[in-house]
Amino acid sequence: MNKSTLYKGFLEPIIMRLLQENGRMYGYQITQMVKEITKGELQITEGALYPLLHRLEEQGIVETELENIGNRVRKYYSLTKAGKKQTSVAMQELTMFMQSLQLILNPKLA
Amino acid sequence: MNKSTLYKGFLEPIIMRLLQENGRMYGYQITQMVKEITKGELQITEGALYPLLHRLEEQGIVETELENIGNRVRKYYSLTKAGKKQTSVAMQELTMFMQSLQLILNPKLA
DNA sequence: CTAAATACATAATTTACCTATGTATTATAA
DNA sequence: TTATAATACATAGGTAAATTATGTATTTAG
Repeated sequence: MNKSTLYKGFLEPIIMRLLQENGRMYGYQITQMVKEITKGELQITEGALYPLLHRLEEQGIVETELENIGNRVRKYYSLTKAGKKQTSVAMQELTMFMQSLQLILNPKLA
Repeated sequence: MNKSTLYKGFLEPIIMRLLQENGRMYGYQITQMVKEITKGELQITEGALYPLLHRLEEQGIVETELENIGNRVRKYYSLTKAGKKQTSVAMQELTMFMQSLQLILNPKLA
């Protein structure tokens, strides 16, 4: 396992969390922010990111706005109302999972 | 995501960690211990467990001993010397990943 | 003026699971 | 006592979520 490889299943909650914190973001910005926050430890590949964002839009979890930046079109994503609820749930589930994992990895503590 | 569903990629390090802690274990015992430790939060399916154990054996990470329990044959798994080294590395990587994830999920703290 | 960074996107493949199914033994409850 | 649940192994088929590779186009920096 490469150190910059994401364990699977986390990309979705990570994106939802970032949108929850930052209001609205575009795809490339998400990849850069993750890289920055984790000091390069985690990298999001575009091949994973864009299809996921499209799927979240289809599911009504995020909505998009197009913005013109010079000659370029930038696509901003933000959580819908339903998306915000689902993000809360996803964060709780993730926290539970992390706690369960800690119980196994560090039986001494916890 | 079902609450008892494992995020992908964790089954292998979980098994390695349990073997590291408990010396030797058999498959069914692993499923029960995970369920017990996490109070039912995490469940390991046999369809995931057994093929993985076989793969780890092929890769020389674990070795097996058969033991007769009544009329039944039980298969015990334990880490090889190489497996112990790889477990240490895997635990470090996992810890790094968890820390990186915390930076994203809880930007306030950390 | 060319290479790197920005910004989007998709197709093909791989990986790591889950579900379902199967066999067989042992223990428990109706 | 007998059926059901628990113990204990195993594999085949299907799916979801990534990776890798590739593509297009604009903008910035050396």
